[in-house]
Amino acid sequence: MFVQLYNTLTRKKEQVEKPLVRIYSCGPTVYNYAHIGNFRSYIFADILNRTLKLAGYSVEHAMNLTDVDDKTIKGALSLVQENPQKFANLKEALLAYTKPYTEAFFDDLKTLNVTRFDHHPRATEHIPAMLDLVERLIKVGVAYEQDGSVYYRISEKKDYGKLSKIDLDKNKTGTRYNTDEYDKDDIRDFVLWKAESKDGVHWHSNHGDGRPGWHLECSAMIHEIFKGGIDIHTGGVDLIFPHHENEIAQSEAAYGGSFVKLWAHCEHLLVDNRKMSKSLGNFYTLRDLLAQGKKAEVLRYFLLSAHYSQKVNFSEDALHQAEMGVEKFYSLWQKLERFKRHSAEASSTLKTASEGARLSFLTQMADDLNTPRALAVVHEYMREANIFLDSVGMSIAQDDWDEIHKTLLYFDTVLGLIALIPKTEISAEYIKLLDERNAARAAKDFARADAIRDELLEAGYKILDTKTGSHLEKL
RNA sequence: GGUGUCGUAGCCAAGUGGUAAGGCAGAGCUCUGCAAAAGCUCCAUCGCCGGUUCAAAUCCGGCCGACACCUCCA
Repeated sequence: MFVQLYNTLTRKKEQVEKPLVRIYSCGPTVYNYAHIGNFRSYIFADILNRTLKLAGYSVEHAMNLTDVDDKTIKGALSLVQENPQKFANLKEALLAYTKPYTEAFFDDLKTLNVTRFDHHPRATEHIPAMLDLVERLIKVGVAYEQDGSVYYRISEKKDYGKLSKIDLDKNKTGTRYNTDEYDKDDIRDFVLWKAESKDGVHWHSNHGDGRPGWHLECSAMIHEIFKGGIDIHTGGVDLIFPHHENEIAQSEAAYGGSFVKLWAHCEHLLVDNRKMSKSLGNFYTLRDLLAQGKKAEVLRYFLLSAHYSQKVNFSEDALHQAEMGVEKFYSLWQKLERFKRHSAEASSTLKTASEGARLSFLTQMADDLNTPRALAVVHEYMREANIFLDSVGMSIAQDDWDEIHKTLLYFDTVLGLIALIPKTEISAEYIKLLDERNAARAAKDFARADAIRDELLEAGYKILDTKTGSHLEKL
């Protein structure tokens, strides 16, 4: 099946061509722990990756780590200040500063069951590629040096603004331009390479010591990793301008041709209906939320409950709704695992329903990653599966079991929830308690029976009384 | 000021020309000693006004409201 994805550049849904899809996703700046809003963007990349694979594509996926910029440099300088003797040079301090956040980032991705991408390039490891890009731009005449810094001349790019649809001449440019310290030919030009003294974090270049500007790394790394253009570039909506606009300008001027076929952007996550960002300070890191007792699988489900192109508001209420959804899914999964299997003939209606559900699920996902619709398919299927399981007593034909199992796993290929739920065997101790409770119940000692039920609940198990007996289920 | 997105039931959220998916919450019911789980039933005419059309939540125009980008930001 072909996947359709909304292209920010053309403002239309477009078909992603088979068989190989090369994707580059803007990753984190490793100067802090990433917040739940950041993770919306990474889970978006993850869902895209998983959906393409499920639909039969091959995927080569890169996500960068920005480890040199104003903020990381500031962090490195503060490390040096605290302990001047510790570092041989500033680059070492920079590495020391970014390392724990880099590790935390990978840990967090794992926590949220985000697919491990094929490449995770770091900016500091691709400085030569960036310098090469700068030289190319100078050579073709779209960049110029000014006091050791190199700028991109926007006036050389006729279609500058095509991604964000921004007409720079019409924009309110106001006071900021007058106070800007840069000595550029045109105030709108952006910096490719920043002059930096020997006392700062710097690399040698034809233009003296300096460091890369903000936009340079993605273009250079895409070129280096993929040896050409890519099919899909993802990121948050705030990157459309100027970051991605500048990437387009650089890459097209330096490498020729079109650089990215399809731009896909995910909307922001709001907290209390306000944009969440590091600078506003109203952000929760994943670690904060886990410390509050939120579960990773619930956060993941929550992030899938709204379409990626829509703003989503983070709230306790929304999280509760997600929690109920996850519980229902996992409850069915556990129920299925309890069933004994036999070799009777399979149910053709179940087979038809299961195949239909899988196809609908994929169809919804293939249509611009419509996760809310896909979740609706999951819920409808869960109802059918529950009805089926409740109708067959306590044992089931192996083929029927396989059919349900296969379908739930199929959904989970994209949802990625089951792997997040810790698997532990229900210990004999609790099984014994359950037996005791049922014995008390049979003896009409309901006080004792209910006391045991409360005890089990305390231990994290709920009792399910069914026609065919009582079972424990993990909460 | 420029650009763009959005406004669907108590809440979350799809649908984008043919008479409103799904979920959460709530109510009733089946089952149950009770409860839980599961299942069944009930629960909206789509911000406002006007237009186009046989037909509009869905297209067009106006208005109101919310948010975002234009500056570091997923």
